[in-house]
Amino acid sequence: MKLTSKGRYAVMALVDLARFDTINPVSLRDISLRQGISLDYLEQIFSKLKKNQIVKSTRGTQGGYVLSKKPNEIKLTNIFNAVDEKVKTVQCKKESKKGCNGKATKCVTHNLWDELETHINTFFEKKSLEDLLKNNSERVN
Amino acid sequence: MKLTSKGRYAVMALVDLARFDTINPVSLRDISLRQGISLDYLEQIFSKLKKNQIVKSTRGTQGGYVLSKKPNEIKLTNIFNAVDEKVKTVQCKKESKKGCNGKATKCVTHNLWDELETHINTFFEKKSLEDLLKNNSERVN
DNA sequence: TCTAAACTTGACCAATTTAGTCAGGTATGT
DNA sequence: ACATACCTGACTAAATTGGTCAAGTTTAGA
Repeated sequence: MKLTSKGRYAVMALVDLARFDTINPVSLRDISLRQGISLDYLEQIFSKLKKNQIVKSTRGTQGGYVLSKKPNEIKLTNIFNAVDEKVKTVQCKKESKKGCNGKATKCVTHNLWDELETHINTFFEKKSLEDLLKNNSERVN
Repeated sequence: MKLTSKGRYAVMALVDLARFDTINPVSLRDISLRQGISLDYLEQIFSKLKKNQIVKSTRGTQGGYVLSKKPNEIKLTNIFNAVDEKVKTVQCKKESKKGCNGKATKCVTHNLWDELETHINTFFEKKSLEDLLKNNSERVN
């Protein structure tokens, strides 16, 4: 089981955005420089964040991105869903003879995996961008 | 983020073992047939489980594996650790200029990832093989 | 004692995923 | 008009996953 970088980058970038977008839109270039994330990769990530209405963009010179909601309204679960960072348990094979078919004869681990998913998602649903800002506001970056 | 099959197979196999090892050792061949897991792959998994003292083996005809502890003493965290199914968050690059070096200037997501790891591990530490046996004892397989 | 059943070890591999890069746009403020 | 910044899609090297394959060693039972 692992957590990938994409979700982490998305969170890092949005925290950065939340701290700097109060006056002007923030360019991806700036975020790239501050957070050390490739600009091209950031563009892919922000494309998804925009499709999911987490950020808004302004084009042209002095353009950039702004959060489309308040930090306390943006939950981590929204962010991870947006960038396709799903908590995906490996599915039981439907075609397996002895395996789990999701109906009466669930395999022994089926319920367990469901529980775990719920457990993790609950964690992400509780945490908002604002929580992360608080945790880090006392530090200079 | 995803959960791989190896950990799931390990759990499935151990639940199977717990239900059938009361009299004789259980051969991997039997587990393979009942659970629909490749015999060769099971051997890899059980090699690790044995190294971690979760199962004991008996060689020769009528040989096989037996749990080395009681089902309520085997926590899922033990199983996952044994088969290298770690909850591994993607590490912050040490060499990154702006990144997290684990010391004073932690990146904004560092604490978050730590918290999540703890959250998940807590879940696995609470669950034992016995819990899974209870959940499934009423069913015929 | 012979042999088949069962464990043991290590090398190997195809498919998928990840974490990007690259190239070529389009839109817009100054 | 032109530089800046967003936008889109194709491509790819490296790592991981989920195994297979081959070649053993050990031991119970005929």
